[in-house]
Amino acid sequence: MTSSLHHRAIENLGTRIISGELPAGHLMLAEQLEVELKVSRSVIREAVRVLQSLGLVETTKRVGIRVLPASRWNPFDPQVIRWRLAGNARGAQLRSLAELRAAVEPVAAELAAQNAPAPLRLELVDVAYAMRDAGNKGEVPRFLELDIHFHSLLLSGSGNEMFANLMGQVAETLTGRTVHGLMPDHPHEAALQWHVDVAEAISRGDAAAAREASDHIMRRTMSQMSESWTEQPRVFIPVKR
Amino acid sequence: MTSSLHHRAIENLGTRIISGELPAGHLMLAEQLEVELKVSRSVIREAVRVLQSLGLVETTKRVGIRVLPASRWNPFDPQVIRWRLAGNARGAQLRSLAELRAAVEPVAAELAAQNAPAPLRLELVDVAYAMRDAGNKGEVPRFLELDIHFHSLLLSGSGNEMFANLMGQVAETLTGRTVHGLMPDHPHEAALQWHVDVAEAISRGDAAAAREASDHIMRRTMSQMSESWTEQPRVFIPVKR
DNA sequence: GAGTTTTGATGTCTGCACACATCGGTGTCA
DNA sequence: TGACACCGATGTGTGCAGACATCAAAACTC
Repeated sequence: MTSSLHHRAIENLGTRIISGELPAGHLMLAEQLEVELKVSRSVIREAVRVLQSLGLVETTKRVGIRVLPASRWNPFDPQVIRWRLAGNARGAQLRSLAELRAAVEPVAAELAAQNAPAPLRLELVDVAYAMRDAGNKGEVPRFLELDIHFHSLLLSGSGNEMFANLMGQVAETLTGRTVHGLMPDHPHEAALQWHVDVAEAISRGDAAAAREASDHIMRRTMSQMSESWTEQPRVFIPVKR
Repeated sequence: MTSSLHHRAIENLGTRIISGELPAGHLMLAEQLEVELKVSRSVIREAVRVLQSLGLVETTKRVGIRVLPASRWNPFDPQVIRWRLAGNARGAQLRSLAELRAAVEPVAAELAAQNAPAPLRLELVDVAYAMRDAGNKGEVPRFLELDIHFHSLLLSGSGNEMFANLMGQVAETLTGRTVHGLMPDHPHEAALQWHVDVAEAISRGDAAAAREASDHIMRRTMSQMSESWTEQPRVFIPVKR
């Protein structure tokens, strides 16, 4: 059930913390949250426990429930990412995801060329050509769908479960890029060819070529998106000694 | 408090699920867990809620608490990583982390060269030279400590909070590599120089050089470690449509 | 076989006892 | 008189026990 009281309490507090409405250091009491959200203690306690495991709050006896600074949040948690994408940190979150993707995909392509199962390689080639087709015809929604599918296959084919887990986030960046009008109606010729190159290289097990072609795609993507990011402030997490 | 009943329940169930003792599809009842762990219902419920948010279990009315397959686990959660490192999947987890690191660090070096604050750049150079010193003298524990510090600074200096969050996991791979005797007493000359090169390049803002030098380090690391990994089976997460 | 009822598990609420960090008062010593 | 260490009161999270609500699987009826 996605709309249990427990779930709604997590959603309420999570979004408010990440939006900054409840700033770092802010103190709350379980009893106060009960009346504020109009739910019982057990619901509050279970929600707080989950938020605690996400690094959003900590509990101390005799003090209460304290909101933690952003540097303590788990930036890889899907819920945290979703809340950030929905809030005023959307730009910064999209940049972080794009940078992560730019780092991971070339290596994923290399690994896929070495390890991917045969059927996945074939599907990848099919999708790459279908992408080129849809791109040339200017079929934007179909192109987006194929694009997401292509990169999902690539990450999945790496055989690294952490890479594969980025599928959902990558889909988000691709969709976000399209929705925000950062994509031209007709994707660049070279970019389309690079996708085909990646697929073909993986298909024949040429790791170096796969990586290089993927790297081309990522560099182009980053330079396209970086224009709209320059104003996003960067946050430096201190090294813990 | 790290040893609350709640925490111990999470630890107990988490390790047993990830070790495979409680396989995917295994059904449990809250009441049964109460007597098994000898804790009250609220403790069980709060623990199950946290495990649910990690993707380890799901609850269904009238059915119980079902263990989910590994493909549903959140592979980026620090707890999940810790449990996998402590269990029989240690090898596979170390490989995944090393591959992630190999992908991220060169890009982090590039970003650090563009964005890192000045004091961090200076510290990075200092640490790189201290590393070379400790490496040449064969001071293994000190070298490990500096190595961890160096790579933490690099990730932190990227200004990407997701990269910075990998510090802890990177420390784990470096420590694991040293403890398992995969490191020679005297690190290779070239590797030491590459660390200095990365630091110097970042210090003078040369992104391309920083990336290239970091890439050298990663390639050498991967080729060193890959020998002991060849027998680890790879898991391919299916693409969800 | 379709629709209905029963059943059994999680979901939610509440009152209580306990542990323990913090705060403020008390007493001692200089 | 003032500074400081001690110690008990207080408040809040933690853990427990029991009740009722809800809802979906399973059993039953037609």
